[in-house]
Amino acid sequence: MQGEELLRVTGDDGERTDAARNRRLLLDAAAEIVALHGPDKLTTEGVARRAGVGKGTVFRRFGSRAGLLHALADEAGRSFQQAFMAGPPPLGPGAAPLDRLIAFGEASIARMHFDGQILRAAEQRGGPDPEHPTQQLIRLHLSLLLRQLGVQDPELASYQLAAFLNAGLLLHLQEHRGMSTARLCESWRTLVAALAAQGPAPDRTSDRSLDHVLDRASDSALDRPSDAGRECT
Amino acid sequence: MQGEELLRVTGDDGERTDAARNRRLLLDAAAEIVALHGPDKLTTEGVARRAGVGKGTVFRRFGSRAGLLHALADEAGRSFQQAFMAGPPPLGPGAAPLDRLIAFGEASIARMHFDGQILRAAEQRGGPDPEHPTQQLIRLHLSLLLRQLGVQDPELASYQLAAFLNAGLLLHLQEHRGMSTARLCESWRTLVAALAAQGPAPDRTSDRSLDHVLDRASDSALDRPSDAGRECT
DNA sequence: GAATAAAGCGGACCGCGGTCCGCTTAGATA
DNA sequence: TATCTAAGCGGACCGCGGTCCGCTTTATTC
Repeated sequence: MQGEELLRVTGDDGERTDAARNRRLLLDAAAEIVALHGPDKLTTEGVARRAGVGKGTVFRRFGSRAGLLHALADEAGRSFQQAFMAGPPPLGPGAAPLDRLIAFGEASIARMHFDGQILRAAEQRGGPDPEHPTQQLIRLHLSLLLRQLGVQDPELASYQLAAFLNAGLLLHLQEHRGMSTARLCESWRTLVAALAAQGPAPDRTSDRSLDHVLDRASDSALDRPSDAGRECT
Repeated sequence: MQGEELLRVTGDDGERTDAARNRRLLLDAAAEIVALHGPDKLTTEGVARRAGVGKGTVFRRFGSRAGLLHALADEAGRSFQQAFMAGPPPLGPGAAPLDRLIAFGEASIARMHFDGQILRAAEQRGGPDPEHPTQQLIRLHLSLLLRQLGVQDPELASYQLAAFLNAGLLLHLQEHRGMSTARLCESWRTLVAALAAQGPAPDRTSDRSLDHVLDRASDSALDRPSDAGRECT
């Protein structure tokens, strides 16, 4: 009659110590393989063998190959999350919403140089999963900023913007279409500025807000080729 | 010494008659399986068995499972291509570029009710392949219209728009987020109108073009819940 | 109709993602 | 320390996507 809550005191998250140990072993082994041979060469059996555990453990801990990649990508992107949620402006709080939006996109694009490979591999299989916590966090952030800009239906607009910041798409544009980071950032600014321009004050003084937006967009256009979002990763 | 061009006279596309026959058999078998059990249940072996051919033939003819799905989706979407390239306005030529863009998005969204399942299945594996001819055609169409609107970098903007018209995303929003077709269309109009608003005349008379755009957008807002793009499929 | 050369064919085969179930071990209780 | 229970473990197993290579068919030429 010890009740049904007899454990749950061992690990930090109700995870048994051996389970936690194996999670770390697998994560490290996976990171090693990815660093050595790229994400495509990561097989569930290989990572299990390298970690010294059975294949079933991989699926117990991460659910799927994609889950493992996602966990890997999340570890790499944790500092990025920190940066845009609690870091210094313009990425973090304190700057104007439009500036934060622009900075977020530029940082996301710049981020591809570092862990784009892993991000792309993680979002394989059925396109990027919009239900993944990380994706949800990104969209929440975007929709908050969009709401502050007075954009209509910020939630749906956040999906539109997030669809473009997709790692698979950005890497494709960079690698297979030879588009520069600067060009992608420029297009991002244009897109965001366009959305912002029609949000606030659609009745009068609309040209003032429009000019404001256009000025802001052209201010930062075509410079800063790839040093945007240095604080990521 | 008959030269190296001795055949190439049989099928309509240099395809041997048995090859063409098997292609049709496979396509029909695949369509049948999809109609009966959904795209997820389509296996290369199953479709081969149903078509009465070997498994290798599937890959010879379509390259991969995704290729087969793509061919299926293309067949279903051929009339849609016709409609926006040579059909009646506003989808086809003759209408104003902005109207055509709006109509295109609305038709794409409406199309999901019919062959969204197949489209999503086809674009599985690594997100939608931007190099597929159908995707290229869609982006070409979009970029042409965007250029007529004076949008900066129409090519890249077409990627942004196409990213949103992704079947996987649209179906997700409809099925898992309960978003209505009307809401998706509304958001599409807003997005396109925003891009169009800053395209032409960024120096003077910008408020005229802006008003023009906003009027046009609000004209068709919130009505036409799901009867848009009837001519598709 | 015989010969011929290449395109086509198909099923055995492989690798990997994912599942399952009997065994092991951690950790709590006494 | 003995015991007990559930979480954890791992490798055999399965299904499917994709490849390969020797055999068959097609269509042309003489």
